[in-house]
Amino acid sequence: MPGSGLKITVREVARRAGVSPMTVSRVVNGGSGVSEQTRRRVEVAIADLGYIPNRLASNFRRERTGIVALIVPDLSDPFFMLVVAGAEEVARRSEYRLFICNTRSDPAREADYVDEMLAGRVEGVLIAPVSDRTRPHLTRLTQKGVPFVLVDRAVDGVEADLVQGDSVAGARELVQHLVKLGHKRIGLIVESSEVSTARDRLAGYLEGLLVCGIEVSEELIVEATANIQGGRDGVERLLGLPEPPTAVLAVNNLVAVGVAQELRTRGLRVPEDMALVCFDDVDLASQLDPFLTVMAQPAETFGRIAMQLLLERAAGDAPARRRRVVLPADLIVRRSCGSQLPAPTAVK
Amino acid sequence: MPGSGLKITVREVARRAGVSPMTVSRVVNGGSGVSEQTRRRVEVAIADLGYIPNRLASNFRRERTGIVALIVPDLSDPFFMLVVAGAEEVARRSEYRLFICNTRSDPAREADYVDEMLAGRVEGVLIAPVSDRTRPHLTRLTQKGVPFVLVDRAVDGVEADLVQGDSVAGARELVQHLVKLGHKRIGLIVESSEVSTARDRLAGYLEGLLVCGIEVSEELIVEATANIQGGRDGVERLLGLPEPPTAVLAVNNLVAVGVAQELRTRGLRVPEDMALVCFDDVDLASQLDPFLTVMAQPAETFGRIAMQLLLERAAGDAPARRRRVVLPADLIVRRSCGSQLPAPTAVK
DNA sequence: CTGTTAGCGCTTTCAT
DNA sequence: ATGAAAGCGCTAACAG
Repeated sequence: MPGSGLKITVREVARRAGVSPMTVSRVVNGGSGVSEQTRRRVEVAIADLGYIPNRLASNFRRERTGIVALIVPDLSDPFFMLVVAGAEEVARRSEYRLFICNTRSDPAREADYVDEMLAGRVEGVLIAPVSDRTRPHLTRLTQKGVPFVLVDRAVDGVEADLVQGDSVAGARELVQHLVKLGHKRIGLIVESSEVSTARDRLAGYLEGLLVCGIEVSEELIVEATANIQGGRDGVERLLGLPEPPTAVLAVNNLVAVGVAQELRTRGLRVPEDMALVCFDDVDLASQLDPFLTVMAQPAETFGRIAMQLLLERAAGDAPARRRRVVLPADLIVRRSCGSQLPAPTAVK
Repeated sequence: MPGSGLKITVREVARRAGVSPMTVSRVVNGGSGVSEQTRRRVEVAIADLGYIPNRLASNFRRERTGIVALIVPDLSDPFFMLVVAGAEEVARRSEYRLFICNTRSDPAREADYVDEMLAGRVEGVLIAPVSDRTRPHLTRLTQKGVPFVLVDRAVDGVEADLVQGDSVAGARELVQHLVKLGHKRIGLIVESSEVSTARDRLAGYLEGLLVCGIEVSEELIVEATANIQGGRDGVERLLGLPEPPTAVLAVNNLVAVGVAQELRTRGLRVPEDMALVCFDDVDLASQLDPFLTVMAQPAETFGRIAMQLLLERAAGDAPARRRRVVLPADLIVRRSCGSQLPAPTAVK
């Protein structure tokens, strides 16, 4: 019976197999450079003793953990969930383990996680940063020589590999789509301009209006947190306007959910009373009922590509200069934009 | 400027501060037993050098990682996502890091993860097992003396702390609710009876029918995988019956989404043509549009309590005998069950 | 193909 | 309150 909780080390195994600890180590790590016969003996000893190599010792000795960190602002957001899935798949294929860190959009928590990963000697960090305030944390990574790749969001003043969506084009297209449906007053709910996607989507929104020859109304652009509550707050402010918009572009899926919720609470219908579109799909919801018109980003691909770039860097075979991958987003037209409705009227 | 990538160890810091490595170690680990003055000197040295303690070495030496694993079958399932959130919160408060493992309901992957965690010397494992086939993996944990707690699902023949929902009562109530709405032919889509929740929900379903004086029709009970595809397959089989059900009870949220999808594809309406209820909410979807009638389980609480039990075990101050926590589920009536509709008619 | 030697960075233990 | 010595389990580096 295997050693129930007892500490079996290479030495025990070596003694039992009648070889040196080094040979045991070799067998454990692939077994190359060991004769078929010896290897078998060692393997038997390992099985007999129920030996499990102490990865703590191994990691320590080799200064290699085989762990990469994935830091995201919100794990409960289906978008980031997909990023995780993609990244995990690639990491796994390369025999890396993924340490997932959920910052909940809290810069302090993010800082903690970065420090923990630094202390834990992870071999690389894939990060969807909270905002530009993430910069100092990234600087620490650079100082310690830990490679990192940004995903979804850029950070002002940080030169690093980056995988992101084309937010400018995406927002522009959403606006154009709404205008085509007859909307002239289009509200935008964005998060803080400290977040690159918010900046880009605002830029795309403005571009879209410009292209369509519609004048910008400052009051239609409201800033809120990028979550459900933010959506509720944002649309509340828009509805409080003397002349509310007839359509809302939400900076992301969670905000859109909040908007829908608040409108429902007030007895307003989407899209009849207010059209609604956003970035990023809410996959389960959309599969249950294809309702939200969205600019869908290939989140899983974000994760896959970003992890690939990261592992290349970790392996040391990546070009010195930063790489930037911009993936196009796809407009998925469903009901919330009111595509099959007649021209909109103002919210009464 | 901090040592850019260079290796700073306790020794360097000690030299710079004019103390012994031991003192540095003491300062790093809470600083008790060190005079205020020396501590300050050491802290300055640490800051000057940009010293980051090598947790690899520390872990190795103390034989303590401060890491617990959380193994779940499906991270993209909102239910498990909430379990993760709850567990993470508690782990964090106790200064433990959480290593999240997504098995994707693949027993092989689950086995891999268990082995990895064993090798990585995690201090405990919180696991929502794939099925009864998980038993050998759990046995390995026991052999190595690694404490674990089961969450959401029991494993046949495994005695361990367990936090789960009251699936029997939940399913019974769902059936009773449907019967009250006039349904007599109620389909059940469950997963393999190797999963404890599936067994329990089937039992509850049968109990519900019994209580309501409705005879069981074997053909209304179909087995499918517990995901979206399973829902589609399951309802397809139910619709192929000579006399299809008028309502479906899905074993979980993902299955319900699949059912809804398949029905839509076929031009059937929920709840008019087919009522639909399930276990576990799909929070974002429900927030976007409160449609699905569900038996909601307090998933986050599952995670919190389970992690508490686990940390107690890891700390060694838990009773020898196993603890079993059963949390009640809540019926949330929304539209998919057809509560506000007249009595149902068979799907034509 | 196999073994020997040495030491990773930290902390436990025992002095002082 | 501080330090000296020793060693955790493993694996580079080098012999043989």
